[in-house]
Amino acid sequence: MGLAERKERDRAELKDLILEASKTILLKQGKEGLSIRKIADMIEYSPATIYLYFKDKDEILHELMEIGFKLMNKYMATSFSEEDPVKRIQGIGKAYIKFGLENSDWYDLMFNSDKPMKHLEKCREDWDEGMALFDFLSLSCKEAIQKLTLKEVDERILALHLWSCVHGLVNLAQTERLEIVEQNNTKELLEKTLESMMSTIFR
Amino acid sequence: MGLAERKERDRAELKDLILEASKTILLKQGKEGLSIRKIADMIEYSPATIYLYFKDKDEILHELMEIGFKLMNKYMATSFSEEDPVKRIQGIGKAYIKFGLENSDWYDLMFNSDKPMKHLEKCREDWDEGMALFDFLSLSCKEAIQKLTLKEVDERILALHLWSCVHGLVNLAQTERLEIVEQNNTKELLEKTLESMMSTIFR
DNA sequence: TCGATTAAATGAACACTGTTTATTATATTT
DNA sequence: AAATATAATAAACAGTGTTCATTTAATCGA
Repeated sequence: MGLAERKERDRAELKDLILEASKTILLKQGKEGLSIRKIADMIEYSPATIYLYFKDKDEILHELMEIGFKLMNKYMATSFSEEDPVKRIQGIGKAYIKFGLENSDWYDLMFNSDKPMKHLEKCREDWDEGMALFDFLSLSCKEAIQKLTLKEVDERILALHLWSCVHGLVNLAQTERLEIVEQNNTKELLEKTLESMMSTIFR
Repeated sequence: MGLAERKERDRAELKDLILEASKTILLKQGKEGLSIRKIADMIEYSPATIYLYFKDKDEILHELMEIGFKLMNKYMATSFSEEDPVKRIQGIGKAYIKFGLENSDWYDLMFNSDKPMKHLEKCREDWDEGMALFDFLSLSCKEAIQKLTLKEVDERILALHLWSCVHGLVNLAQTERLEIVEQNNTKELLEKTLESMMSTIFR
């Protein structure tokens, strides 16, 4: 009964092909430049064919999001194993910013588009990755609070404080609003702000 | 020679009509729902006519941005005159969040779209409003730093810290990423985070 | 191996989008 | 009234996501 299996594999292969093409276009032309017709062109199928493998465009963006999270985890991997909670948090923050600046299209897709989130059924499932990351950050905050004996601070609120800050920084940088603050050296400005933020919060 | 003037006035009137219609559509259907054709429909002119009054769609978004800033200033007006710098900063932060949550389409336009910024010539001019706001925040930070004798803190970095934080919070709320942290009561969560942030930073 | 059945791929259309240009209609001026 | 300048538009272009009837290809049963 190798037949049904082979069919299944063929299906998966074309699905992968579509995702690969989507990824290529995303990297070269950004989120706005990614269209069903361009994907179809690249894999040399008709646009209609894509709808046999994906419900709609959002579903494609959705799956790309997952790939993006894997890429982001690579940036953070080394920091995850850091013993000192404060250093760990700082490392995660730096990696977050680095990822955001170097992969703006991925970042945009993962954190700024609401459309892929409309897949409510799968949303919870997929954002497990984002959720796990937030939980890990919260836990690290709890450790840091205990270690530095900071009082009256809810670790989840603190984690949100940190997240919103780096998220805001990356967004402001990407939309070129930081030129208001400083003409050039955006990356440096972000790192300086992160450091200042960390030393302000943790003692 | 009242003729040339009347013509000029008529031109301005149609321009205003276009902006009014744009505003109405923006409020009812959001940034995505705003199209040249819908504007034309609403004012009962052809789409091409709009291009006699605006260079392109971006220019319309650009002018809407200015209107948005005026609206935002109303939210902040009371806080501006607050004597105590820390309270002033907190007031601005609260107003910023309130504005962002209550006027998500305006916010999106003003802080998340990069396209209107591509009008480089006018950019500096228009973002004077955003720039002035940031400068005012920086100044308030300087006052607060002096008053509380916080050392080794650059006021512009601190201002950016604050801005990125509220900007991040509003964005995360708008893209529904905060459901990860807490199911409901987004507004309360933001306010709580702002308060925690303020008390962490200022003493 | 041939015909019937099933699955895969597509062409063409629909309803949109922003934008441009040649043409038409309306004022204004001579 | 005729010539000119101005304002408005219809129509087209090149895109977009999505759907569906039709065609092509592969598989199955006899």
